[in-house]
Amino acid sequence: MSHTLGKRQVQKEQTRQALLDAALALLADQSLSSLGLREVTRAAGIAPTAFYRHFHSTADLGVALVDQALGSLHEMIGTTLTAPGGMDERIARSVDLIAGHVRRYPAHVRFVARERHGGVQPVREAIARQLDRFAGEVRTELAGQPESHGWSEEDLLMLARLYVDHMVMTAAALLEAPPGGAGAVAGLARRQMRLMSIGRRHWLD
Amino acid sequence: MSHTLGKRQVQKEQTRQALLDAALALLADQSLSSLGLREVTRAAGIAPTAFYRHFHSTADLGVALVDQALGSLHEMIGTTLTAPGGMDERIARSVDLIAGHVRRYPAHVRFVARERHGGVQPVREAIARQLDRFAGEVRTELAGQPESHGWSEEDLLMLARLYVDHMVMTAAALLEAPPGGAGAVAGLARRQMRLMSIGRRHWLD
DNA sequence: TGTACATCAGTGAACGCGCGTTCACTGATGTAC
DNA sequence: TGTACATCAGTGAACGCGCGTTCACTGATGTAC
Repeated sequence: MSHTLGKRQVQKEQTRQALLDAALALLADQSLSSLGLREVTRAAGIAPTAFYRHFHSTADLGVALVDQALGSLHEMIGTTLTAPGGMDERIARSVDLIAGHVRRYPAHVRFVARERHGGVQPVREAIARQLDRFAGEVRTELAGQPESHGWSEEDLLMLARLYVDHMVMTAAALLEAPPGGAGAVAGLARRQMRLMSIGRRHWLD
Repeated sequence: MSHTLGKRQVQKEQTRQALLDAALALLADQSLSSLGLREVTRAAGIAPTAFYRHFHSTADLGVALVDQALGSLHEMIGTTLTAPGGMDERIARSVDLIAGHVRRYPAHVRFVARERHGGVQPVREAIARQLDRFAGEVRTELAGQPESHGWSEEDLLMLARLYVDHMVMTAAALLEAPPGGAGAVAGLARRQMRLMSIGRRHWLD
């Protein structure tokens, strides 16, 4: 028998998750730098002082939130890029994937978009670190494609960053789209990806 | 004689500007949604209650700040796009212009990047409105270029938005670049712009 | 299995503090005659 | 130009409130024998 996680640890983990969930909900209409500890514990249904059993501060909680929020993105990366089909089909599928992700995890997406340049340094750094990792993964995927023959490592990373930033931008735009406006945002994103793909195709001309 | 602005109005305007300046400085390391009214008046050297003579709330002040911050950008637009020279030269000049702007107005740039997706709705909307205006202006400039022959209005706006978003992204990246790292960020931005320009050139193929 | 002790997640009272907002005010600036 | 009154930017006291953090505590869970 290995470790089945004692009752205590299970409950502690549940409380921790309740704090993260409560914080994420509260961050729908404010920034992390104005999120209060008491506000979070109140929403999570525990005493304010219990907060300290899990996090040093709301900034610390924010860093934990980054990992959860961007962890849910990892699955997407491979799926997006390894898909078969022609350029336009692949682009359409990528945008649909982003749109689906935004619909499924709107609070996570909002949090990342908001805090990427937000007022809490450790959180900004955690997001930057994760997005760098993503760019690295995208570069690896791109490197394996026949279209990348002859490309330098540096240029592959350049393109990967452009894709990742465009993805984040598109996700943020979808969030702020008015009801029924998601289609227009998606259409715009597709055409922009198309332009970038054409640029990629002729990069070495 | 028309209006020479009475003494009273001049002083009021000075106090208002002192509030805006103080707020902008304080926003270097926090978000608008956590900026306190007393904090601002303290930094500006006036009584807390005098704040209400100028703004309804810090959110209101934020909206005023948007206009000042993005007003300082308008000058750039024309200069960037109407410049002569080959593609690479024009790209290099654009990136230099962005870098110069970030060096001259770091606080404004930070504010816009931070609050673009920040926790204060009216401010987000004001920034979106201004960036839409910019995109419209860029589209007009692009429309006048020979490279745009045969392009639809819709596609021109698509490209304009891509350029504007990339500009904001680059400005934000320059801000967070470590000392001495600005060159690498600028180099990356140039290559990304080059790829987009190549995509533009072959858009109608 | 039972017992005695250790651990530690969560509690609740208490603290000092800065917050946003109200109010009646002051006194310099502006205006009417 | 001088006088009498109006305006209004900025003041300072006061308010009730929620904040982050401390502390000693409780009682369920975990562990050693």
